[in-house]
Amino acid sequence: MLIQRIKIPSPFNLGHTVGCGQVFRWRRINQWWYRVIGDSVVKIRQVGDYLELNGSYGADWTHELWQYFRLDDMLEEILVDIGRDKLISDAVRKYDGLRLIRQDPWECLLSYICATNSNIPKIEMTIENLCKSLGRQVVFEGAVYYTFPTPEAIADADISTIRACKAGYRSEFIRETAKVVSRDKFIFKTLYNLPYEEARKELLRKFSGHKVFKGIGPKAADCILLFSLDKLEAFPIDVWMLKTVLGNYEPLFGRDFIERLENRKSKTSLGLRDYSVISRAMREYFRRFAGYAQQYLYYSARRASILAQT
DNA sequence: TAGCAGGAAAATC
DNA sequence: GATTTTCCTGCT
Repeated sequence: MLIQRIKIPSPFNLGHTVGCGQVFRWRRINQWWYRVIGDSVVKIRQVGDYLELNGSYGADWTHELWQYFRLDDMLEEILVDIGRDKLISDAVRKYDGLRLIRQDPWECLLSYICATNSNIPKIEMTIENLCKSLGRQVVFEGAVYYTFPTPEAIADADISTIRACKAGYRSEFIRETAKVVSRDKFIFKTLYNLPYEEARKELLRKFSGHKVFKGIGPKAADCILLFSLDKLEAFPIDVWMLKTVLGNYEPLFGRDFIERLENRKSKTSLGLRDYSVISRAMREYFRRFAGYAQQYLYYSARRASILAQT
């Protein structure tokens, strides 16, 4: 298979896009990034305005690539649109070319169940274990890769199999969610066609007192909507975003509100009420591409913290 | 609705 | 080494 060379729209930065924490399972080997996307192993690198790619897929992969990396987004215009203040403008300048990724909704949903109360290396380990245990093998360049397990594969798996993947207390949530998804083939199509607010409500829906998607709270729901269901106004609030908001956006909330959150007992969790207040305010501030703003601010906060350590 | 438990690995002390 | 933190959510 020849290496395909595809001209890409500017701005685009592959390293920032796959490394900003929105998506798991990308691995860098030498100059190339590798990942299983769908049923294929894809190998990719950026050379100036071109992406070079190769993989285990058969036909031309240009269309899939445009979809996956959201190359149809008018990023230059979006970045101007979200440039409301110095903090975001600096992040945009620094990490120019970072694009959101259009992930597979099922994989995204399960990944963010695994991400609760965890850290990135561990999340990747758990997901990799699930793929090795319940996915299918794909061989590429003599190495073995694993596809992401189907909802059915996980729904039918023994709970001990999922526990062996080191998913911990999330194991039951993972299997329950797999059952819900394998029962409703159109769930993601339905969610995709709903506007943001309603799709979010659906993901957090209760049925006779119980959550339908166990393990999905407001934060994970926003991540799924933003990263896999084209809801670009979604603004997930994780611990890093909370720090950013408390430290930089006090005028949007007022001193009292910020102080109350800074002094809250449990440093980790945000109540549903407070989550909604913050997320809505940030959406109203950044408007229709708030999700892009969130990703630039998130990456910027993380990078700053990583750089501060060294 | 505020507070707490929950696995396990990484960060931090 | 021990303790705290970690891309939070469910339960009471």
